[in-house]
Amino acid sequence: MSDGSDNVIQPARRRPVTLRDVAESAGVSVATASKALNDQGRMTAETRTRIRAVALQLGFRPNGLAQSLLRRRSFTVGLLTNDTYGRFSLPVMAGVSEALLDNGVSVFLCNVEDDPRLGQMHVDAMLEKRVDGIIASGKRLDRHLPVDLSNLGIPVIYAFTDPDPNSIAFVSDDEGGARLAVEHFVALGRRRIVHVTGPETFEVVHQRAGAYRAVLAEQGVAPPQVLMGAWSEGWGHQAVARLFDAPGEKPDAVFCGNDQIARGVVDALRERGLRVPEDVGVIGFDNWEIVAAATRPPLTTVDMNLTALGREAGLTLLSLVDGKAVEPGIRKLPCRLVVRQSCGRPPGG
Amino acid sequence: MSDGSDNVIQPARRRPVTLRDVAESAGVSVATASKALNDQGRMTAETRTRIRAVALQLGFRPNGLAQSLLRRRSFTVGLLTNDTYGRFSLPVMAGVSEALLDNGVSVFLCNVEDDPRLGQMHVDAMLEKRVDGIIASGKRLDRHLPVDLSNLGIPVIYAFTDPDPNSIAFVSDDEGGARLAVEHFVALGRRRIVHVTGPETFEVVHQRAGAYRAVLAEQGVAPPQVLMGAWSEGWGHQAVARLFDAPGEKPDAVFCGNDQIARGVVDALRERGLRVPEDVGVIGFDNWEIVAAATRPPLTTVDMNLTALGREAGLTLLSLVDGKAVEPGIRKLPCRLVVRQSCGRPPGG
DNA sequence: GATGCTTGAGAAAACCTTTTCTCTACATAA
DNA sequence: TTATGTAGAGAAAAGGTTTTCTCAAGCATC
Repeated sequence: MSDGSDNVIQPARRRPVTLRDVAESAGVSVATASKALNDQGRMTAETRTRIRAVALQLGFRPNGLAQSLLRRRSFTVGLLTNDTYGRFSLPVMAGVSEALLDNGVSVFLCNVEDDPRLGQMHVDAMLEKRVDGIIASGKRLDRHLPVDLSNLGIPVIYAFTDPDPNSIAFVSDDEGGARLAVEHFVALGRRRIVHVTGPETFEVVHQRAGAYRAVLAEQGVAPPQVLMGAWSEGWGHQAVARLFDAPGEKPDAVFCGNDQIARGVVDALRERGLRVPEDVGVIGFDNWEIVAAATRPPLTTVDMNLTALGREAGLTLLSLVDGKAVEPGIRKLPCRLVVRQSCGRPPGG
Repeated sequence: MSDGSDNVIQPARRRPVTLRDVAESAGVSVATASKALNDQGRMTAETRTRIRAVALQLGFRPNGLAQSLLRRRSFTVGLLTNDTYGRFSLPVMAGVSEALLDNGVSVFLCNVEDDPRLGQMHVDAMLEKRVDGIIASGKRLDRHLPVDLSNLGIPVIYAFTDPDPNSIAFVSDDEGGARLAVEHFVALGRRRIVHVTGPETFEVVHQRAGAYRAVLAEQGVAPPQVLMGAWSEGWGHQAVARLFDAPGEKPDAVFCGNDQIARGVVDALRERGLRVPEDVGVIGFDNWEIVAAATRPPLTTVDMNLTALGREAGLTLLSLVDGKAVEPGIRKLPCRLVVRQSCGRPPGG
């Protein structure tokens, strides 16, 4: 009360109870104790339950470090990413975590920004901690992480980032996603569909634009019109100005490269007195809820299913860790169209 | 070439090179090898450099599991959160990670949603893996994580979540943040300042409103007006309608409870032909870049410095792990006003 | 020449668990 | 009685590292 030391938190580090403690307390050897707790070996049922009871009462928790050392398996994986804001990485992480938690595997999250030094530090730390494998993730499918993950001696899976040649990778099927959007417009009877998207330096911009053109050609509707710009609301605004100030027929549908552009497009249309979806339909990309749901009207948009992608990546990594062989290659996982209110209903609906 | 097995990735798991390998290859004992690599013990400089060279050449990397087992320290911490989208947690995580990486500590990210079962699973996994400590984080200062972290036997720090009594916690100083905003308005010569904020069920709503009222009283400007609603753009719109449709004097400044509300307010004002910042100044809260920077004009907003908060939490946890004593209590860390263009310049500036 | 100090290096214990092997006691079969 | 078998349990090794202790050799001092 009076020495003044009551008021500090001493890092309560009572010595964890070990198997030996359990064994001694139960009057058996550690070997027997271990076997009792792991349902191994032979002993009377009485011995087993007695040891179990003692362990429970003492609050015994096996030391994972010792187990890992012996099993040569740490039940730990690393998730490397350069997606600081987690917009793409967090859904992937959620999927990975979900797939692994049931197997008792924990995930180190390592943000390497775009800094090779940071990347190396994280990789070194993970290797020293003997992670069972690494999942490389990111924010662009055409930019490689600032680290070399080949020849690490442990399994590596690429998820939503630029993979090494001959590795195992999961990416979104951007062409498929774009098809979904454009075909949805066509099914709704829209005919003058334009595509407003991001910078031409992005690979996905060309993939999606290609699919967009292909669908228009297949369906025999109006010639394609692709406007490349930035991934921003501002660009959505500008694009609308350019499209609707031009002479001639106006678009009745805008397929946007991401939800922010779509948001800008919707706002700009409203400012011009055009109704969404009645006059113009709009579809976004990414299904970034916070943007898509806040737009008026809420955006119909393409979801890349990143959580499912993360789950696949996690499960595949587990297979590799378990020694199963997996064919290398890039797996494209399908997107999904989330229908909200920015497109209107099909004519017949 | 012909057995078809070339085309699968065998999980290349070559046996890692151990200290014993190094020792044998250098013709010394493991003890000597260990000491050579750790700059311990006595030996000729020649022996030391020779062993080092061998280790380097063999690509030796000490097994962290073995080290941890011996040192009773895993150089690993867990970050628990229920902030699925990472809006608050990711900045905290970034700070934590930044503070710890230099010390060779890696971070398990564990999203427990609001599910006690999930929380328990993650905590169990972390305890088995012998994390050195846990940082509990979240998305609300007045909601507790769905797990009991008292009496875990390892240090726990709370960062931006509701702390246990008598624990160590770091939270944002919401009163201070609100003062910053309101005083900024006052300094700019605004006199009819209203506060549009979130649901009254949030503790921070009352803290910020209290500070708002206090500043108005201190400065002797117009009576306070607080509108509580939702944390959404939509509510920002509605609030503007309510404020500017009412008879009497109109506000010349709106202090918003978050950036989304502010975004809604700014958009609604523009739709009414009111200019921001000339006619009405707007300040947001959170400095959620993606919203604040995309608003036209870009939002002046209160930043809670969550990365710094995470850094403090990380460093404090390290102190505890190192056995230093730390006083329990809640530390409020200052916010910071990020000035963009939604308030105009001070009259004299 | 005996004693003590220093230098360089190795042996062994410790960390905690799992697993294989060994051993004792007892029961059954020959 | 001897051989065989089995149930129950413990001893010990292994996993990879760090650290303390021990030891031998070389050298200086008295």
